[in-house]
Amino acid sequence: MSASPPDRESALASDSKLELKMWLRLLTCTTLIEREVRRRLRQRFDTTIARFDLLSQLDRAPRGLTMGELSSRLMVTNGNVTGLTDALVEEGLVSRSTEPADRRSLRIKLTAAGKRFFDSMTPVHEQWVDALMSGLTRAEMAHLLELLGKLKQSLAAAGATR
Amino acid sequence: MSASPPDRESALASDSKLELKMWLRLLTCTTLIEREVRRRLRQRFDTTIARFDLLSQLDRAPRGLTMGELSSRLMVTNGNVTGLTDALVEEGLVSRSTEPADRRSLRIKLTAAGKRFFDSMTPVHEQWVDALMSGLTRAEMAHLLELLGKLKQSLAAAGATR
DNA sequence: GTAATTTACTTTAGGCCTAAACTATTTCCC
DNA sequence: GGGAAATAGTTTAGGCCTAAAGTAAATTAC
Repeated sequence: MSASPPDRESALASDSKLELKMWLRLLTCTTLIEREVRRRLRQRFDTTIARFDLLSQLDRAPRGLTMGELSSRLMVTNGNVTGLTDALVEEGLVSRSTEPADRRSLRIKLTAAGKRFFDSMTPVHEQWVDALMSGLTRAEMAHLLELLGKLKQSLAAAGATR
Repeated sequence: MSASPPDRESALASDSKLELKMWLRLLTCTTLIEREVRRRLRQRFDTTIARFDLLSQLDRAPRGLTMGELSSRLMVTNGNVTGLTDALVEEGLVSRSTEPADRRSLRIKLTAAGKRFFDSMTPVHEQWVDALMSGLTRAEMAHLLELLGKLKQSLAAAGATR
């Protein structure tokens, strides 16, 4: 057992509130995964997590999504989606077409190149995530998933989903 | 049971990999908590999560911390800490003094005003976090904390802490 | 039918964060 | 001692993200 580098939890009094500890540990895990996935996406595919996530949502929606649908699924603001979409259109991975029925709306879809690019990333990406979590048994993972589900419900109940 | 808004997990095939699901749910929980805490810190204290976290680390280290110690505890780059510290010095909440023993190093400490400000925020902040997680029992929370600990270890073992 | 409101999206200003290149100081090693 | 390497921190360019204000189209209310 080697000493772990200091992180957010360092020096937090051991009798301190469970909730706070949980929040810090949750944030640490998320940060570590994000950092590693970001590094690899950049090195291997010269792209970013935000763009990968956007492509991923489009891949699950063959008929495309509007800007608003994208922003709610990605849990980011409309303005953010505008910028990401601009970049992906520029890269030729995504198309933006106006909706005849409602001229305020835009329909965003994967282009053929976008689909090919995403398909090339997704199995590799999945392997990365699998490897990062390989220290947990299937049972532990299922349990963790369930507890996170409860946390998610708790957050919704506490009004964090406005 | 009301319909929840679509989020990252939407339309993810139900037989898809546990690891990926876990990662998405973890990210969702983190995002929801961050969003809520950010909103409240801004509204009530006119500050940000990053600044609160930096003050929090200094509060736990009465003798101060160097820039490098701050960046490893906050798990962000040196450059990022430089900018945050600049802002907090500007606000009078933090002091930056050179270390006589090693003139490359800086020692960052809470000022009296910084300590007062942090002390005024921390109980409120703790209440917010408690409320957000109030849907979980103590036992569930302890269990979740433990499983996240295992995940953290798994991430370290997989080399995510470089 | 038209004025007011709502909805979908964009723009702007600004904070967070990174990676890479840079400066200054210290340590290592001969 | 002196040059090479390591360490502590800063700077720069650029991507992510938000909140708030703005534009244009659709809907509601009268």
